[in-house]
Amino acid sequence: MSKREAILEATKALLWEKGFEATSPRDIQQRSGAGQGSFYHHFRSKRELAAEAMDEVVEDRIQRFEAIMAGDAPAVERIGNFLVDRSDALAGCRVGRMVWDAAVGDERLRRPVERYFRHLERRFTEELRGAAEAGEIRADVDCERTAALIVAAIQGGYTMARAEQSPEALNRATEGARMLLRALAKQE
Amino acid sequence: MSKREAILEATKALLWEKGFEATSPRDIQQRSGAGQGSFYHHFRSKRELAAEAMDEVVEDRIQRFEAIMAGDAPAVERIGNFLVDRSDALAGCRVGRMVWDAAVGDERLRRPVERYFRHLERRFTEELRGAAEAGEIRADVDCERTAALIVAAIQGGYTMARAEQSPEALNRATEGARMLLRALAKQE
DNA sequence: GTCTATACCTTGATAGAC
DNA sequence: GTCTATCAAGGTATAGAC
Repeated sequence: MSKREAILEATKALLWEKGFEATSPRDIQQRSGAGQGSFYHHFRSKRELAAEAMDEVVEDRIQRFEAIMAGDAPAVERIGNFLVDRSDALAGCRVGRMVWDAAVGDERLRRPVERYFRHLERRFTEELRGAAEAGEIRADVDCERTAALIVAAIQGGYTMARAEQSPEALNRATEGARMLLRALAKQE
Repeated sequence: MSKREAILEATKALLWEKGFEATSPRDIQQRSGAGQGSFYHHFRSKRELAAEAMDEVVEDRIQRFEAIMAGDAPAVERIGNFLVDRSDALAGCRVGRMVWDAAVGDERLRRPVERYFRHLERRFTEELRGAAEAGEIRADVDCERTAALIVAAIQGGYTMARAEQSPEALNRATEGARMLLRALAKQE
């Protein structure tokens, strides 16, 4: 692994653990084993480095999302699989964590974060519409709002789990969202 | 207003606007019009000041919550009123905002934050159980998980709104939660 | 109680040798 | 490309006058 890669990997880890503000160039240098020279040779500033790191994190998370959402199972089941794919409840979402950091004040840093959330909302909306047309869920479901509620269940669940220092809070929220999905599928 | 109160008010405002890490003692001194002397005369450190400020913020938010939840209207309606009581979508929740700050690493600072979320979860659970017993909602509703989903809808909605720089994301999430409440009330 | 002056550390970035 | 040395600015806290 080149120094450049080592710096990027260390940054991704530290942004997840501590956020942007609380991570210093020194932290990154120590974790990556690179010196000042390598750091500022490869990246113009801490912000530019963080932006590149977040691009990679979001690309990676979107690919993981799509891997989970792939397949022929009913949409409700595949969405449910994404809801339960939550480890590290107390560490939080690698992307959502950045939102309340100074990161969001910087357009370049906010861009990948926005991309992630818009992707999830759009894809859930599409999946729910497809399920409604296929008769898997009730036809009168508001797919956009339901999609937003599912994304919020995950993000809000992470916030609650961190506040309460208990992974169970996240589980309650995501299980609540799975109950909702089952209710939508219910024949009446 | 005494200098002590002015310092506390300025701190509450800045914690909401910028968070704990990004707020410096100087910021607080400038906003409150107090000097170094007053600051460290009344408060031992920035952390102690922030903890006291968060105690007040949480007490205030819980009282507002209880004011909205009071009355004889059906629980579903009162919960719905709390869901739509969201101004300042882009500023975020005064309490939830702190969760991803260094604040949560400090037990004293996390305590009021935890209190707030546990209060909301517990009260929604109670209200939903009451509604189930009164026959206002279906008897088979999992009240704990539904309560958690409602809290998460708000917190997650704020995160999405901030990420997308659009208050509409929060509205979609909270409206999704209101749809869920209506569905629970539906007679089958 | 409140002020100004100051101390000390960390941060983010640059300089220049190798 | 990588290192060490260094810098200016700002962060948090203390000292001491009034």
